[in-house]
Amino acid sequence: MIIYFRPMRVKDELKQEAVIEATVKLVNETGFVSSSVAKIAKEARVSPATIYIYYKNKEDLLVSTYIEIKHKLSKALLENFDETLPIRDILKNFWHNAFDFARKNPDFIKFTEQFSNSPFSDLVDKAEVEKYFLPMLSVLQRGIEQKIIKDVHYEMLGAFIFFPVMILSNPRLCTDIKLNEETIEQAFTLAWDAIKL
Amino acid sequence: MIIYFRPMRVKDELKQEAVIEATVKLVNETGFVSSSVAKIAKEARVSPATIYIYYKNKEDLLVSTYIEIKHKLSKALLENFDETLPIRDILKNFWHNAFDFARKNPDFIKFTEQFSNSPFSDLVDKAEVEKYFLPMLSVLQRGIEQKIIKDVHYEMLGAFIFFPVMILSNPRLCTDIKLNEETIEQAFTLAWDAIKL
Amino acid sequence: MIIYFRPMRVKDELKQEAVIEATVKLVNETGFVSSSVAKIAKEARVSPATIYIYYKNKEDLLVSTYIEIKHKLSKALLENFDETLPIRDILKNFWHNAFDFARKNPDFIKFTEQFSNSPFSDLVDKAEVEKYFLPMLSVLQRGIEQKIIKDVHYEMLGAFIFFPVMILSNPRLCTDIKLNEETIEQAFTLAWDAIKL
Amino acid sequence: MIIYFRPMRVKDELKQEAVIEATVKLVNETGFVSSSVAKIAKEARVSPATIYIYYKNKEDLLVSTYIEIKHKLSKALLENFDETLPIRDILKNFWHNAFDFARKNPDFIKFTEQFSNSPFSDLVDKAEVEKYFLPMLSVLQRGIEQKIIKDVHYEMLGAFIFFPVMILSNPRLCTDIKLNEETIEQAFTLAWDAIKL
DNA sequence: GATGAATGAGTGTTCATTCAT
DNA sequence: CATGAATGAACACTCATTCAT
Repeated sequence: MIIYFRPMRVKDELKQEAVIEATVKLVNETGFVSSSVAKIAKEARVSPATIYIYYKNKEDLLVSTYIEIKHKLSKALLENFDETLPIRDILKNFWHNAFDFARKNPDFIKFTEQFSNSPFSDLVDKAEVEKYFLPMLSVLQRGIEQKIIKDVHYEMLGAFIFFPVMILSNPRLCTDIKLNEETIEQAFTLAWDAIKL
Repeated sequence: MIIYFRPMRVKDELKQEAVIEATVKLVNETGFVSSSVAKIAKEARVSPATIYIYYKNKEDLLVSTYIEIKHKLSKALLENFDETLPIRDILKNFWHNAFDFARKNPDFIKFTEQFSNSPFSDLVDKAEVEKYFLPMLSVLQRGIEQKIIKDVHYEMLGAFIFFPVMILSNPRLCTDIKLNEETIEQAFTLAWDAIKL
Repeated sequence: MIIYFRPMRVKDELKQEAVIEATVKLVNETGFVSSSVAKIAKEARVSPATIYIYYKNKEDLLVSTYIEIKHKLSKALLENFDETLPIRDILKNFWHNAFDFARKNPDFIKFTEQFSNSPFSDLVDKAEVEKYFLPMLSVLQRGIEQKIIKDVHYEMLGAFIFFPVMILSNPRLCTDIKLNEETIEQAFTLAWDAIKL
Repeated sequence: MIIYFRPMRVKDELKQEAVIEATVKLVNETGFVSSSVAKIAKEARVSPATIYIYYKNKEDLLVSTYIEIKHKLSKALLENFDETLPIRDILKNFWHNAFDFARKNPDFIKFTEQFSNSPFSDLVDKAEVEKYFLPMLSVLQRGIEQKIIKDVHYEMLGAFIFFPVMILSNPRLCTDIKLNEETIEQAFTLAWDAIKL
């Protein structure tokens, strides 16, 4: 009997997932500055060289991780999306989805916030990320046409209905607010009052 | 009585200022990751060793720079602060001050945003920074008591009247909105609608 | 059953040996103060980073080098060790082994002397090094019991039969004595006269 | 009344002494490697620049400190030196002086041992140091002529009557021997037995 | 005589990445 | 596919020394 110690050439998705998890964890805990490839590899129980099989370089690893998270986020946000509901209800559903995601995946939120405020974010194809949110945009557009929502630039509307979620979920920014059904509902009232006509 | 004071070669304030400027510039352009002490020193036309005369270490340099900027910001925000005016006018004045500062010092805004979303921000004495904004807080408090402003946590109010400024001024987040008198006024309407009763 | 074992690129023992040699050489020639890791690496024709694969840090490199040498020394000293011989002959054999080693490996002697007089030596597990010399100790013990050797502390005996070798072999201390069969024999006479009853 | 903050040009011997003390202390505690001029200056409560008034450079500081200590040592050793006494008594007096000095100035001993085993010692004018010990040499010479002492090289005699003092006084080498009148007397017996005819 | 600011060159160490296996 | 060894370049930081005062 002969044993060849040559593993099958099976792309190991578990490994790739472990690398992403390790990246998020390390970046959140220690920041980009001290998140070296060697440390990420160690955390993921993988050789540094292995990372270079999946990603072109460190930059690619970080950007890919970001996009991956954004993708997960967008899927979460659009859950139960129903165009036929009243606009306020659509936004409210979206709003709750966002807080749900933030509560369940605080690491992802932390990572994206750190990432999107760094020059790394310039490397991301904005269009690709934005397209996930197109359905929301068309809802806002409809709201404006129906004179339900103020007729201002969609980025301004976003500043009052998308970003507050991020801010309120960010423990670095909001240290003593407690996120529960009541406060989330409260916050939505403010957001809706801001944009509604 | 006259005292002829013959000082030793004295700490050069111009140099220290150059170091801070270089820090902000480099961090904004290339991020924390690739803003090495050597590069900052070069940008400031100073020896790396000199930086260690003014700051204990790199961390100290970054944190001090952040606090310095926050201090400047707070002074700018409270300009023309007049407690006797109607609450809406006080907030509006504050709002315009904020956009003014952001327009004149985009580098400072960029830096603080990157900084406050990084683990470095954990090293800052929050209380010290917050105290600059106490006057604003007491205005909000009064508004609540007078049933002009919604009775919710001040952090939630902040998410709708302080952070929108940051978001709208951030070219990374708002790529095509044009900041002018009109849009700023517009934005304030949204903000006020959000928090007013 | 046959196992084809295909190893990764494997730690290069030649490289490690070269690092130790370079360390000894440089420390002897220029002292600890100016024996930087970079210089040692250059001397060993190796990257500075490579040294950190084999040793945790510079301290570890120096301490390991010292222990390695002590180990070699102890093996050399105990060559032809024969408990059945008269005590004087055992000591004499030991004595000649020591001078042989010192003559053949002057660098090792120089290094250990510099090392053991520096604060680095506090980092060495003394017990581990001492155990190599236990056989000699038991010989001395026997000599005392048989009333052949003076009944004094073993460290004192050591000061007269172990250290003189070091002193006489040290060109820094003994500049004009010539070490040959005659002088070594002479020195042993003095040592033996010192400790014998 | 005018006050000129221009101190008198008085060479401050206290300062110089403080520098030497600081040097010895730091080198003993942390070794040559981490005894920087800045640290020594701080320990001596003096500016780094001040040290360069008294010494050409760091090397000069270390070497001068060594010679200074050696000078003190030699003066201590030759106390009560009386040529007319029997040779054994002269040596014994010397022996006791040496242990006295070692007991009272362990820092000096530690420093000289570290120094003389480092390449720094090559920078010392050996002749200058040796001349302090010439009286001892002539005693040994006389002993040889009178057939009281073995007719061997003076360096070999030294290895048995000078160095044992160093070894026995060195806590790094002799960890559990207790130095008291009895053991010192004991050690002298061994030393004398070694060299006497 | 005495100083603290200033510095280029150097320190120990870690980096992102490649290579042979 | 996957690895740990290997590395030159870079890292944060300290060095011995000088300079203006």
